[in-house]
Amino acid sequence: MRFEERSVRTMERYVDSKLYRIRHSAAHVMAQAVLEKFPEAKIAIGPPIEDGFYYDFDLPRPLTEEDLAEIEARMREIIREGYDFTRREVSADEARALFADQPYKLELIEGLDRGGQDEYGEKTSEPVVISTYTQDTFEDLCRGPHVANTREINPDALSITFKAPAGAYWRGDEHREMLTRIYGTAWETAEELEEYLALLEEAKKRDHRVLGVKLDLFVIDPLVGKGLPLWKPKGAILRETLERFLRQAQMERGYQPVVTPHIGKLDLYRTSGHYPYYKDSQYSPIDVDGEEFLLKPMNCPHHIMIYKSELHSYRDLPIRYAEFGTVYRYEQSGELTGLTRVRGFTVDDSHLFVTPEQLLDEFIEVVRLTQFVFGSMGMSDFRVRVGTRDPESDKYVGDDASWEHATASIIQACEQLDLNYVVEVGEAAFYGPKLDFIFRDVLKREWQLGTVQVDYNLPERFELEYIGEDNERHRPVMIHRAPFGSLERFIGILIEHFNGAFPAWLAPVQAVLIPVSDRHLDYAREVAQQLRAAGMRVEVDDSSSRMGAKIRHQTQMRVPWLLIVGDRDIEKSAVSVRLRTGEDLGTMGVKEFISHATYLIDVKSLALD
RNA sequence: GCCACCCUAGCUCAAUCGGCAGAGCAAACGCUUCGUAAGCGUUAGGUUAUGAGUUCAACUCUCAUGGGUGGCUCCA
Repeated sequence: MRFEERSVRTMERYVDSKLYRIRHSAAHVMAQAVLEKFPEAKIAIGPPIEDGFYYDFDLPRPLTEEDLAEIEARMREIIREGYDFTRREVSADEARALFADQPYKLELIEGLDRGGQDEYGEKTSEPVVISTYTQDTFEDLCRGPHVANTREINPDALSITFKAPAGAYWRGDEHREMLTRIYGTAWETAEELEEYLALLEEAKKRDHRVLGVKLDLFVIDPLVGKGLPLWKPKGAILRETLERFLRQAQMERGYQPVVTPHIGKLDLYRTSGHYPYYKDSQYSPIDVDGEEFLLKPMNCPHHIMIYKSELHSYRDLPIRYAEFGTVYRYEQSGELTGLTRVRGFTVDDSHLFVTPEQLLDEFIEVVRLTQFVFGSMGMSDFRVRVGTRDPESDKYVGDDASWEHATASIIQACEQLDLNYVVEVGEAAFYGPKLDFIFRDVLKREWQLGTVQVDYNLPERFELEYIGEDNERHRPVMIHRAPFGSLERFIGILIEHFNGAFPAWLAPVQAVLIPVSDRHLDYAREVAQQLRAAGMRVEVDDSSSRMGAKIRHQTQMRVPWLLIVGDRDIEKSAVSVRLRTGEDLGTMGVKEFISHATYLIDVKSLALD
């Protein structure tokens, strides 16, 4: 079952669940405690969320840890005192009077009263009843639902100190006030809370930024620049292995490699529309002999110029140009994170030029390739999103008809592929709608990896053509696609997905030879040479530590196969095989091990035995 | 970019109230030569992120800059 299906189902149950009411009620109790401590505070909204709840406040000063502890203690008191939650419906005017000194609530009331907006500022078609919930001295504008009494919240299964207070814009708008968001988590039992906190701790250890350093995969050095990762040898091998894998898959599917430079004239991007539509995410132009150049933010214009360099017949199509193209985008400093959000990254890019008749089939093939890529890694925890244009925004190029066409094709393909997709307005690329594969990292943040986009607009802007069967000129349609999305982000997610324990075909070091004592080193080196000759990535641990320490170290480095060699093994031209899981496969002849290991590598097995 | 917090040896972290900067791991060297998750010893390693300021005295207090973390906004 896909992540998507699971989450939709659990979300449906969630709003009706007791846990949801507990968390919603805990948010109200928190607001009461905060208002008691800061009577001048302004309150915004406080909904339940996955794993907890939050409430946004406009506070007179920043919060300290002591403040949070105090608020949390007061919450427990309120809970134990046992107040009923009582609901009442009020008219808009009554509500305005009740919340006269709460500007954010007044704004919400306006939305409710005017209609078309619910409590959270979301659009709604339902007529809205204004209601409030009261516990003890605190009355909040709220549609509920809540528990009947504060005693239903377990004071020992509650925490608001587990996460630092955070900034959040009022109504998610960066031009509005910056509020202070306090996150809380609440469960039915203390055990569940403990389990949850333990899980968070575990997740931190899986963080690709932590593992990336530990496993020597990459570094990010401020002197080079933030958001500009440097790949160390082991990370580079992982990267190259992934590239080789996809190149092979693409070759089998009729893709052709192309190679293009990292900069291009500003006029190229004026033609494509990247400039000005994509201007905010680009670096300033570079002056070269009086002409302006841009670091490329996308590969499409370069690939388009290759298409345009000759006249194409319908017989040539589909044309599929592929390149691991490195692009540079300006990202605001606060949103850079490890490998998942960087300023220079490599897209496993391809642009397909197809006839309108070929579009659907090609699109489906591309989605299948993407599914194949994820399947090869055992990655199934993703959701599929159709990103469409926001008709009210002006950051898109092209006319309505081509957008409708493109969107319809994507939906049709999804239906035909029986994909469990969700349509999200405003998530399109500036030149066309897209189908995205979205994963979550260990901290549950969502990241778009694979993407497939349909584009009628760039062919128009560049006046692309092919000669049809009728000997007339026709306009091709473009598909932009990247199964990985970007190597950087993909590897970041991959590290967390495998907790650093990559399947053998991806592991930077596939086997390490561990001599029982130094006098077995020569044999170890000899065996290592044989494994290398068979195409394996092998190291010999000739450090000065003892065997036990080497086993421990190499296990922590997640090397798939530890090959221990001593007198007994030399005698039989063998190795003693131990897996990084701790499992002992016993003694195997060197040749036997090679055929065993290379087989598992060849078939890209996820298992080691 | 915005709000908050953080920055001490390569890594993880100590250092009472403002009073001589310390440990483990890693590294180098030496001893040990060992059969499935840490053998022993020695040495080296620091302008406490950077720059100003307050003070008799700053890792500690203030300000600025850089970098990081958690959110928000924005995105592959």
